[in-house]
Amino acid sequence: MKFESQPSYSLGQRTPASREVAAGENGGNVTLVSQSALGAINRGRVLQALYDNGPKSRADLARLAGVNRTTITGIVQPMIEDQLLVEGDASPSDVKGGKPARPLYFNPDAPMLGAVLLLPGTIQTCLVALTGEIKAVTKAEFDTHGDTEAFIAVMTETLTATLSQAQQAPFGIGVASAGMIDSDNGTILTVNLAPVLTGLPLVAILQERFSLPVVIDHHPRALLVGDRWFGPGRGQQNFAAVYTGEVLGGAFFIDGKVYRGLAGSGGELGHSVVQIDGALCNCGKHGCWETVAALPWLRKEAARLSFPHPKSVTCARLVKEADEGSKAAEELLDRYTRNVAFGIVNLQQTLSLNSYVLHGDVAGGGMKAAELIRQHVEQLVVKRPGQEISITVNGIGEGHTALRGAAGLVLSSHLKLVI
Amino acid sequence: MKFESQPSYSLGQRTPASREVAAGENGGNVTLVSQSALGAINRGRVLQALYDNGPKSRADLARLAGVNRTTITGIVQPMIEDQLLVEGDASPSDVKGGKPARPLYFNPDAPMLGAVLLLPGTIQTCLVALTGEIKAVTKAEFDTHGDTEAFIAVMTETLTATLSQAQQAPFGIGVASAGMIDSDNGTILTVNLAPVLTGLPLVAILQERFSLPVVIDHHPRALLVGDRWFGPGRGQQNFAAVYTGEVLGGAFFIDGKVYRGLAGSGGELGHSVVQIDGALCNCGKHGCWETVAALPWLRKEAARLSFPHPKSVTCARLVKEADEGSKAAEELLDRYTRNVAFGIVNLQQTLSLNSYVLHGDVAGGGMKAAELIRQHVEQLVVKRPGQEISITVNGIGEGHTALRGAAGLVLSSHLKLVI
DNA sequence: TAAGTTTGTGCGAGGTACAAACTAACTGCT
DNA sequence: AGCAGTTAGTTTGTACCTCGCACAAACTTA
Repeated sequence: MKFESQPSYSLGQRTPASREVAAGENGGNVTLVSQSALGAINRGRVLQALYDNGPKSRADLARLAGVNRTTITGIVQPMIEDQLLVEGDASPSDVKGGKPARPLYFNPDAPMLGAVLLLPGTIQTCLVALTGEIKAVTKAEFDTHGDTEAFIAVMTETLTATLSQAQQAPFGIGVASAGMIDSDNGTILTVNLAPVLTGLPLVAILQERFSLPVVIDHHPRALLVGDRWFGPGRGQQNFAAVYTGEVLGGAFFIDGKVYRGLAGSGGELGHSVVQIDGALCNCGKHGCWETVAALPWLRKEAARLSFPHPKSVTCARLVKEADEGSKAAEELLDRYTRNVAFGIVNLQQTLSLNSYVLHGDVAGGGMKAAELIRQHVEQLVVKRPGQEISITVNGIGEGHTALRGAAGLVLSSHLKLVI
Repeated sequence: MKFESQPSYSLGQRTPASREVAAGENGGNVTLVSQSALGAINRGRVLQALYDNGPKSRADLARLAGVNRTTITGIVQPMIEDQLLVEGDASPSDVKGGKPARPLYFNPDAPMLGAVLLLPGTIQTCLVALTGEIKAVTKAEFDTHGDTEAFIAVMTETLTATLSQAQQAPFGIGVASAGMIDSDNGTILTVNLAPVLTGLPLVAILQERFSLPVVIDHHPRALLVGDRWFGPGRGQQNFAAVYTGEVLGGAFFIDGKVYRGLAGSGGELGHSVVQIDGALCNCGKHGCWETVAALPWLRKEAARLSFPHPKSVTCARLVKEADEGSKAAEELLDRYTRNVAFGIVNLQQTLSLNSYVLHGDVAGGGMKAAELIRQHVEQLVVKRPGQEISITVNGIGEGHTALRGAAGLVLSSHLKLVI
């Protein structure tokens, strides 16, 4: 038998540009699941189930995962011997009769996670326990326009100061960085305000110096991962993290994994259009979400409405002033949260994730801001029956969420839940 | 050792509504991969690689998938014995020397796929070969407000007429339906213009009558799947299908699988907002994408601009008139395609899928409309270096794309690429 | 004290992928 | 013509994983 050289491909017509792209990415990414990978995957899933659900007995885990009890024993036993997990006291089972279950959980003395937050001009490093507890914070500054060697020296020194306080070698080091990051290759592409970082292969550098697994991702995605492991996104399979401040950004957790997009470029929500031919944006286009829901808009409106000190207006301040009875603050807060809501509405109409965690300025507005946004979203979205939309804030300050997120990056890559 | 009863959960604050949701979906969806599942998964992936890349030898497949040649032999040999695959003539290898490779591909006489397109008042059924070829089309009409039994009778009769023309039992039956579909449970939730279908457990019914695997999904998602298996999305891992017409909708293929969202509710793009406080939409909100990029807008504008027969204006007609030299048609076409582009821009900013397949009215405009939309998108999107955006049309008429999509649903579920 | 229930652990069975070694088939050089 | 070199596909044995069964341990209830 003889086949035609090509299968009957294009039933549709293509524009010339599309053909090149399609030819480029054709095929290559077919991967089979190897036997050994399977074990690693299942081990990771058991650990995640344990992490998400708290201490659980082997039998509970087996029921949760729908597998045989013996399988769970086979998976956890080596981990207990490795002192990653510990067996708790036999707690009287809640059902009547039977041998009491021995809950398993992470050893409090298990290795910690190294975390780095890299912002223009400043480095923060710390250790994060599996409970989310932050220890050994070290801060340093660097010359944003200086010498690469100098930056690496500062980075190494800072990280060494933190890591030396660990009782035992951490699982790995996670880096959350501002700017454009190529997380696949572990390099920093560009950071607007810190040219010294441009093109830096940070993962390779740190891996060599510290002989530990190193992962890097950009700031919004770290926030998402922080939420997933240590924050309101814990145990959830679908949610989005939304960052508002000087700019807007987002990241998604879809079907149990972080969405990274092609070349790690998903989530640039700030420049989605909510007002065709609207106000001019920094990016050169018109009507971007960022033009109506970020801090510059808020300051401009505050100035227009003759607020005192309009340059220092924030969501937190508006909430406070509204609580103190200011009608003007309440109205502006309402408009601000409504504008923020539009971006979330578009996200909801597109992906239906149903759950959103807010960071940055609006998170400073606490539950009141979240509730206002939720109400606006409910009004503006086409609801399906039984659908409930959740808006949560994660307002832990001082970049702690981002540091936890950096640590979470290590967990995510360590447990490799993706096949 | 004693654990606290709960892990240290909420580091963030929650609005009351969110807590309920989180409690509801907590944990349950942890699943391990069983050994036997692994085999099925890998078999599916080999088949898909073969399908996407055309005839390939065992050795090629092994290289493509990064596995041992013996593994491929183990997988394909039973399929050859089952006559699903056939071995082609030994083609002289392109490299010098060595035993020539024997390409494998699907047996032209392999079973076909049953496909059903269900629209208000009409049923279309057909057989689809693995090449995408459509055979044995049967059409029927039904009373949209009639009796359920009567509908089932018509459906059974139509499908029987089609299936009886198959040489051998098809792999399964795929149903693409208008309206809201619960694809998990295989029931039709509601179809606006056909109340008789409300709540119908169609999958269960057809499964029982025909003793074949049956899958159902809604129309836009079927278009997507049709593109993936038989159209311009073939072999791609990330793309979106966008439908424009009386309404707007979309569906996404993300990281090699169909995105279904929670309760199958993703892709309701028509009601994402592109014009805050814009024109009133059918849904009761303002400024939805649908108000500026669907046919009702086009007709309204055509009437305003005194086009002849404004009620019958379509993208195809605009393209034709513009080609014939009409400035007015060219200008309206430009505005129309720009408005369509805004929705794609927002999708691109959100998910960065980079590849879009158009269906419905704009697809009627062919490559010219696609190219116009592509240009608008390029102008309106914040581009990353090296990023190329592809806009393709799939304008096969008479619902053939949807029928192929229905067939594709069977393939997708048959090959079960998801873990 | 006996019966019943639940937890956790050996052990063998079945299935899967991989590595090594082999045969088959073709090219190129002498 | 003959031999070395190369590639394709197969056979055989090994390692790994999950499952089902049987069983001991530990607790409750009557």
